[in-house]
Amino acid sequence: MQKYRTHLCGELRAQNAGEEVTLAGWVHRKRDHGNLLFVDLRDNYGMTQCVVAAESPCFDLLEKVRPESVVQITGKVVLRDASTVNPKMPTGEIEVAAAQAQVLSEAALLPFQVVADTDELSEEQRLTYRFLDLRRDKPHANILLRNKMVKFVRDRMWEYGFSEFQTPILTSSSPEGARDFLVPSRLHKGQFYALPQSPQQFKQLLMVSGFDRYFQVSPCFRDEDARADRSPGEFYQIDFEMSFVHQEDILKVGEDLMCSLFKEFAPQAKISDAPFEHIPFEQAFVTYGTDKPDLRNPVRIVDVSEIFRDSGFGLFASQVAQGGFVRAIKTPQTAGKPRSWFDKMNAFAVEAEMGGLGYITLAEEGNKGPIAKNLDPQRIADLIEKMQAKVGDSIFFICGKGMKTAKFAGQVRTLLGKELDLIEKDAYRFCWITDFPFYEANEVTGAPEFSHNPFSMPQGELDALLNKNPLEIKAYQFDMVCNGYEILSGAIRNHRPEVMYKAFEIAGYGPEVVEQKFAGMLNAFKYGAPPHGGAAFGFDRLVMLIAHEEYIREVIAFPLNQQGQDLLMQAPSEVSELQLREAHIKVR
RNA sequence: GGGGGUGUAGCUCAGCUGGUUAGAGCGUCUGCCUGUCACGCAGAAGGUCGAGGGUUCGAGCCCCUUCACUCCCGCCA
Repeated sequence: MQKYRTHLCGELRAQNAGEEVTLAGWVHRKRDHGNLLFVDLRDNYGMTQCVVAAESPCFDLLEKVRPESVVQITGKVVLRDASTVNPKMPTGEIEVAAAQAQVLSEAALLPFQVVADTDELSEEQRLTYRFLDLRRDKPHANILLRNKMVKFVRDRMWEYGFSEFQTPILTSSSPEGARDFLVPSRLHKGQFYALPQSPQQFKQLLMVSGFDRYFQVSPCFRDEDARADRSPGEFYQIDFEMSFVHQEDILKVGEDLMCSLFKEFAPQAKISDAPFEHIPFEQAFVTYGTDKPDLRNPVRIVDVSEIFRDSGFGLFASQVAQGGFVRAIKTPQTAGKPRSWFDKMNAFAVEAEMGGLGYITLAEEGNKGPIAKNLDPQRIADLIEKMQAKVGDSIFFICGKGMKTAKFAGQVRTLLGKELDLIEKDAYRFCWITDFPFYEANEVTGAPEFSHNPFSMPQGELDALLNKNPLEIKAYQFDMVCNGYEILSGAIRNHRPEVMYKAFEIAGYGPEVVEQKFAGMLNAFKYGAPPHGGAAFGFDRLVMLIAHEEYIREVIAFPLNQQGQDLLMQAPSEVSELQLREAHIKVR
C-alpha cells in the first residue's frame, strides 16, 4: 500500500531537489494565478509550497479544494529561482511541483479563518472549535511546549531518584479545602466518591509504605471558580514527596528543578540563582503587601509607624496609637512628575476605598506634598534616613489597620512599579515564602483555627503546641513564588498521631474528629511512619510563565470555559433517566 | 453570590447628539490573471444590530428586564 507521505512538510531542503516526494497535510493557503496555483501545505512540522501548473492533472482538484482540507500531494522537489526563494520559510529554497493530488478530507466552510494572523478570536469561538484553534501557530506551539516541559520534568525527577506513581481518581471527599467534585456510587446507594483535590493522602501513605521518594504528574480537581491563572475544574501538579527529610531538602529539589527547567526553556531570560530568597510569610505582607510578591518589581514597602507615633500629623498618629500602622513606598525620580500624576495615584486609593494616598516629594527648593507640611523637620529627617531617600524621590504613605491596608500597600507597590516602568524585563525572579502561621484567629470568635494545612508539622512540634501561644506557632510550610505567581506549595508533614491529636484539639476538634476525617492516614501512622514532607508545582502555571501567556487556558489543550463548560464536548450535560436511576440520583 | 466590560455580516470591528436604504477589513461566491508567498484586479451575495418590553413622530444608539461571553472580588487546605 502506498505510504501517506514520504516526507514531512517542514523537512525538504535544497539537497532534496530532484526527488519525487509525497506530502500530506492541511491546505494552509492558496494563491491562484489563473493558470498557476500555489498551495502551502502544512503539518505539525512545517510548511511547504506546492506549485501547480495549469497542465498538471491535479490542477482542477487543487484549485477547487477549500482551505484546511487535508490533501496528499505527490511531485518533484524543484529548486526555486533565486528571485523566488522565500527566506522566511525553512523550506523556502524549494517547492514541490504537484503532479498528483488526492483530497483525504474536504473541509467545510470554516467558522473562522484558521490562518488569519490579525484577528483576535473570542474565547467562545476558540473553545467551541478548539480543534481548529489548535491548528493555529501559537496555540499549537504552546501545547508542544507543554509536552516538552513535562518530559523534561519527568526526566529530572527520575534522575533525582524519585519513583513515579499513579494514585486513585475515584477517592473519598477530603475534609478541608476546596469544593469537591462528587461521583455517585451505583453499588452504594446514597454514597459518593470524590475526585482528588490533590493526591495528598496517597502520597503520604506511599511514604509510610517505604517508597522513599514519590512523584507524579497528577491531575487535580477542584470545583471552584476560574481566574486568569486558575483553570476551572482540573489542573496538573508536579507532585512529590520525600522521606527522612527536613524542609531544606525539599526546597533544594524545588530550586534545582526550577533552575534547570527555566534555563532549558527560557535560555535568554535572567533567572534567580539558587538558593532562592526566603521571605517569612508575615514579612511578605509588610514588604510586598502580598504572599506572592513579584520580585521583578524593585519597589519595596517600609514600615514607618514609629516615625508617626505621637507626631503632629494627627490622622496617622491616631491610627498608630490605635494599633494601626503607616507604610511608606519610595519611588525614585518622581519629584518632577506633574501634580496630575500624584492626583491619579490618589484617585486609585480613593477608588479602593482607602481614603487617599499621601506623599512627600523631596525637591531642591524644599519638600512638597500634603504630608510635608504636617510633619516636623526631625521626623522628616528620620524618614529620609529610614527610606534612604534623596532629592528627586517621592515617598508615598499608606495608613490604616489590618490585612486590608497591608494588601492595599501591595496594590500601590504594583501600580507604581508598572506606572514607572520599573518591572524587570525578561526575568524570572523566584522566592520562597516560609513560616506560615499554623493557626489564625477566627474573625468572629478569635479562637484559633487552622490557617492553611492541618497536615503540616508545627515548628517546635508537640512542645510548641503545649507551651506556646497557638497564634504564634509557625508551620513547616512554604510556597514558591515566581514573578507574582504561586507556583508551588509544600510542607513537612505531621507524621505523629499524638501531635495531630493535640493540633486538632487546639483548633477545637476532639480525637473522634481526627479519627473520622483522617482514618486511613492516622491508622497508617500508628505502624511506623517515616518523617516526611513534599510539595507540588502547579504545572500549568509553569508552562504559562515560560510561554509568556497571561491566561492559563492558553497552555491547556482542552480547557473548560469560565463557567466550567466544555463547549466542544458539551459538558456538563443531562444524562438519561436510566443513568440517573442507577446512580440513585433524583434531580430536583 | 457581588461588581466591571462586551454583544452589530461567517470572523474581527466602526457606527457622532436618537434622524435617509446600518458600514469597513478579512473570509465566501463569480469572472480575469504564469511566480506568488497575507498574491493581485473587477463584481456579487451576506444583517432577528443577543432576546423581550418600554419611551419617542422616529431607537443599533435612551430606559427596564433578561440571556450569553469575559475580567475581577468572594472562593481556591
